[in-house]
Amino acid sequence: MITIKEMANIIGVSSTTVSNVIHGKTKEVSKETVEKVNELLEKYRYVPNMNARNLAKKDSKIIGVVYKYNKNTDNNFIQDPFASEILGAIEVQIRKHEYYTMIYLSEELDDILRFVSSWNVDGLIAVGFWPDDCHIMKKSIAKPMVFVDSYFNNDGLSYVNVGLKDKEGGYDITKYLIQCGHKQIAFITDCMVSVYGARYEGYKEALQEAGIPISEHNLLFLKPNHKEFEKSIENVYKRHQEFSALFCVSDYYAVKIMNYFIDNGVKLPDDISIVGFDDNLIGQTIRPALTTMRQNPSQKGYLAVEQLIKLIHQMEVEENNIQLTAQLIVRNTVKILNK
Amino acid sequence: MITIKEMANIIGVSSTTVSNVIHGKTKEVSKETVEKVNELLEKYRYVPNMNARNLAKKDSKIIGVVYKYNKNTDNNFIQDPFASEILGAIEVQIRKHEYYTMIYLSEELDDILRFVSSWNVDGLIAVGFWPDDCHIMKKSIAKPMVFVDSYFNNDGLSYVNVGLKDKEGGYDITKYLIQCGHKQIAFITDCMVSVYGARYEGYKEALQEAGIPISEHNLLFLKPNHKEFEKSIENVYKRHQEFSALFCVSDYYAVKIMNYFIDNGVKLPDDISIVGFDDNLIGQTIRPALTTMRQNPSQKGYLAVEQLIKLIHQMEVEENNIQLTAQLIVRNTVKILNK
DNA sequence: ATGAAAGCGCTAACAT
DNA sequence: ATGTTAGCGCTTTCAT
Repeated sequence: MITIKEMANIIGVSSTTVSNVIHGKTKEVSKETVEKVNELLEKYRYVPNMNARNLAKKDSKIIGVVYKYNKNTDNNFIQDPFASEILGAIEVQIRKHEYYTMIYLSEELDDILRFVSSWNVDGLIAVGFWPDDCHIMKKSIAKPMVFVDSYFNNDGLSYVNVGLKDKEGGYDITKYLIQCGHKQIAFITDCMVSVYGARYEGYKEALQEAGIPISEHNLLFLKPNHKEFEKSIENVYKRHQEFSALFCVSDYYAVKIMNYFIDNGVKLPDDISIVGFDDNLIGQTIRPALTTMRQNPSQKGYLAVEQLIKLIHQMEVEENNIQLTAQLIVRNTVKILNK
Repeated sequence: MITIKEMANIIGVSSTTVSNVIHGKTKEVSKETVEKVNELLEKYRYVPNMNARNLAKKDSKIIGVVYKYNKNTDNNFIQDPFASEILGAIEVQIRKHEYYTMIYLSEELDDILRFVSSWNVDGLIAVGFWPDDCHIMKKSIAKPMVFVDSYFNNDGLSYVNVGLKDKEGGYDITKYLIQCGHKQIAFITDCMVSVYGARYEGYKEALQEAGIPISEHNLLFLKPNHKEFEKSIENVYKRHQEFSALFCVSDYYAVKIMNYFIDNGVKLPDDISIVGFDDNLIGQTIRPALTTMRQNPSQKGYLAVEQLIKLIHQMEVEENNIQLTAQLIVRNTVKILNK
């Protein structure tokens, strides 16, 4: 790796001059010098040393993509198809803006804070953080930062977020079930925070509107950590006759349950209806094809980066909290009871 | 962000001393000083500036994960479930060794080379590179480097790779089909290079061994770029009566074809048998469940990092080319013809 | 047990 | 049009 200084010596010119032509500040440099420098640049395949550059400047060209996981409930974040679609879109877009992508996951918020200052990242995309952690992040990091799929405490801080109208989505699909004649609708989730909590709010609103009583008894929890997961699915199976429809908080869960049901002789959707949320590939692929709410994770990733770049360039962000709309996709897992 | 120098000034001690206690070189430092420094470290939540550190040292603590994609055939690399499982495992393992993960994708090999020297990464994990590019990488980058799922030219260079016994896998599943009485077996792929080429070799070997003639006519190509993809699937459908079984080079393709078939009234496996390769979630989920070769992408990622760390630490790598074994998973998409 | 000082490669303000 | 210089924060050699 050749350095600016070395090249300067070769031509017999100062490093400032070389630096200037590298950066196209070529108005005040003679044509000859420019050519000479460009030759060397080619010949020695000059590449800037980012560490040196970053030390000298106050930015870094690094965008950190961070995720705080929970050992007990999360599998590997990146391996989750939904997350990886977001991440893939984020990477593409970061690259398009000529930044570099550093991903950093940790169980500890402190690690994440340290990561950010240690590398002096230019901006941060934080995926799936819960309200309290968002608060701490915002308070302790004075950097451009956009959240994906977060909900926030009402603390007066101005968060930038890209998410989904989760409540509306939960409402829409529940209403659809109700319109199909369903009344005993279970809500199946693994937690009630953030995104999932919002979907539950929508679920409740639709029931209420239809005059259907809301009962915590219809709330079934899945245990995503490996050992108990099968058991919690089995539990849904055991209780399934109490319901005419199941609202699963994600396609992933819906499909897991469908398979368990199918393998145990339950007929879908004749014996029971089931809907998911997300519209992932598996739900499209499985038969009967899953009725669900479609969202577009790639767009989330795309928009997150676009918002972040605006923040980095100190531009106005028109909408602090972008909430994409989910779309009902009717396929074949809901039985129409009232025709 | 407080600096070493600032802390040194506060205590009235040199920055060397502060640096020493930060790095635990505390044998030659008085207890008092150690305590004072540790206090400040705590108080000001000192975090090292990685850019400065990296400039001063010759390493960087960055591991680059690179992928050279092809706009025409690849979708987003990270979004591919198979790739993202590898990537997820890589990230976990990099973190476990306290390195940082920078991902960098490009269509241009040159960009990747520049990326590597620009950031002075300590090591490289290169996923899915083709032989000629491996050669160039190896020639132009003098850094620890491990490949995932690569095959190499016989050029005398010593590559470190983590892959799969693809040929053996192709052989095993073809043999299984033959044992079930199949003779007209199509091989379905999108290209014949590297991994897929090796699987094809295994396919041919099994046919040959059984005295079944090998014909290029049984080789069907899928076009993964969006527009023509549907058409190429349709083509498989049109020709399916020529075959009693289809060997798809990936589960992804197998499932796509299954769905097309099912939606067009073809009975699986009664009308035609189909097998995949990989054993991904969709193949497990779809009904009938897909017969396939299982491989373990997480283990690939894990091993790739382990190998790389050994290289970085200049340790002996026992096995230059780790080839994991794929395992036949018999499920329900192959009809037994000879019972 | 502690410090001084040079240097990593680059940038940028200021001369000339 | 080109050069000088200080400095970014840290490491490391060599003194003391």
